[in-house]
Amino acid sequence: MSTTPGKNVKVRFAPSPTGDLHVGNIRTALFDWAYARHTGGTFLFRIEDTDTTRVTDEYIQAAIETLKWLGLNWDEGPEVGGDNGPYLQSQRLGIYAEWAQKFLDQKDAYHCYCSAEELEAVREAQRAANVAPGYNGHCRDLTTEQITSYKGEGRLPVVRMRMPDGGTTFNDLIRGDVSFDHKFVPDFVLVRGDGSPLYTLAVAVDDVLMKVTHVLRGEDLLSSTPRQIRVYQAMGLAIQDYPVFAHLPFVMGQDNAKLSKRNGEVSIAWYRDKGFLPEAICNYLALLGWSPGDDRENVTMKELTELFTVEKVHSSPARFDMKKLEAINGDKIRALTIDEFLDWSLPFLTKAGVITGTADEIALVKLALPLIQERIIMLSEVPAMLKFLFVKEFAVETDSVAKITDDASKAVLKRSIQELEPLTTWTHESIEVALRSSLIEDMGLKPRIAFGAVRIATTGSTISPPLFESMELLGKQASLARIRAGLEL
RNA sequence: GGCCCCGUCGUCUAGCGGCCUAGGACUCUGGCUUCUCAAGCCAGCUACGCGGGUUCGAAUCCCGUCGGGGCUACCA
Repeated sequence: MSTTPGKNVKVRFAPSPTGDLHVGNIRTALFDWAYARHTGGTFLFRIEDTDTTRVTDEYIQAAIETLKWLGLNWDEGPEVGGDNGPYLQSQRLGIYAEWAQKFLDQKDAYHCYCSAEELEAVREAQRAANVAPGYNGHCRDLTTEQITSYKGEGRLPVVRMRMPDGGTTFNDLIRGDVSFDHKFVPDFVLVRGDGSPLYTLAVAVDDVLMKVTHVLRGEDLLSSTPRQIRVYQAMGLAIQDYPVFAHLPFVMGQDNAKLSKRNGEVSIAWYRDKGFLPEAICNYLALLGWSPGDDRENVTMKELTELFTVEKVHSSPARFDMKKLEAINGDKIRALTIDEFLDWSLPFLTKAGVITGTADEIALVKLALPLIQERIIMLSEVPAMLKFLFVKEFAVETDSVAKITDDASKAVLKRSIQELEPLTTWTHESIEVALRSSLIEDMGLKPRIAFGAVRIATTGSTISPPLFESMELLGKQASLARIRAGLEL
């Protein structure tokens, strides 16, 4: 086994849905899920929606759908429930308020009446004096008179955690021992002036109450860990019961900056629309910051759960590479059975208006799919590839028209009609034999020239699935009609 | 600025002191195959940020340096 201190491993994925889940979030979710499954533990999904100004119901719902689509099923969380719910922090406000009050009673926390402007002024001065910016402890030990005075001014206090002198050291599963001197970890806010909890309070309280044992999350949260640990202390949690931390490296965009629309798409919804398979996305993402340890790259979800260990996770950031994702997606598409490929393709075909979804259409699609399976890297390419089989108003692509209007092409098309007309069996073999013996052998043409003309006439494009198979599926009547029409161009 | 994290081909990575004249994958280039496009196969290009140590021996350990990133909120 891997670094599994005890049994009952519980890993949580706790995004704050302030937008669509992006590649980085998903990589974290994937590792959380894989670790839980690898250890035979529990995968908990929690929504951190304490910032009501940024989180929306739509984003929450989208996050749930995205995880489901990717196949990252959870054991506790929204929709499935569990013994430690509710799993939306907005529904746990009372719990946080109770703990905040407890911290206040224990003197671990205190009310701070400083206004935003005053705090900003302090920070400004600190920056100017070139010292570590942070809360200066102004309200740590207010007198009763001062408090009365502030209240009289109508100030709404925040609840601030008192950071004791000293430091915090914890063992990060990926980075080893990490230490922070409390001189650089100022007293932090737990509860806003309006009484609502902040991430720092909610995340720690929930991880403890929900019995989370392993926190695998983004590297951006690394420096907030001492604050989280401080809350554990205030909650009276024994050191050996603290969750184990592992901070995952970032996933960055092409230009070494954070992933954004400018350098690679971030929204998983975009990849879904583009026709990337969940398995391809997960396989690729698994390789970003982790590797099985050998040259192996193609892993199924099941294999990932078997192979995944935290010690194999990197500590350095990884760049997102669309080309590699595409290559993997192509591999995964080629590995699909025809029925699976059909299921994935149908929505794209109907959405593009290529088919309406009748049984006949679907039957034809199923016959055509094998022809294009190794020719696409994304499902969104399927409609354009198969369109020629279904269009009512067939027309040769404008760019290709000129390529079949010359005399040589006309001769090819004319001869093709002569040879194809009498065929009694219409199969790709019979078509090929007829065309090859006449156009290539008799007329002495180069295959790419001769078949190219027929290809343009029948499929409308210089690029198509294999010609003879395409013509077989198109049917004798339609094929001949198109070649005749090509003669008229 | 301060604190923290990070540093192997263009990119993702293997590598845990000798098996490394650094391996695999993607990309790119050339070739084979070929009815187009793909797929497949073969070949090639290109990397241990830099400088000091330690050691018989360092990509691997230590120090420094440079570079990148994160945090520094009544965001998460």
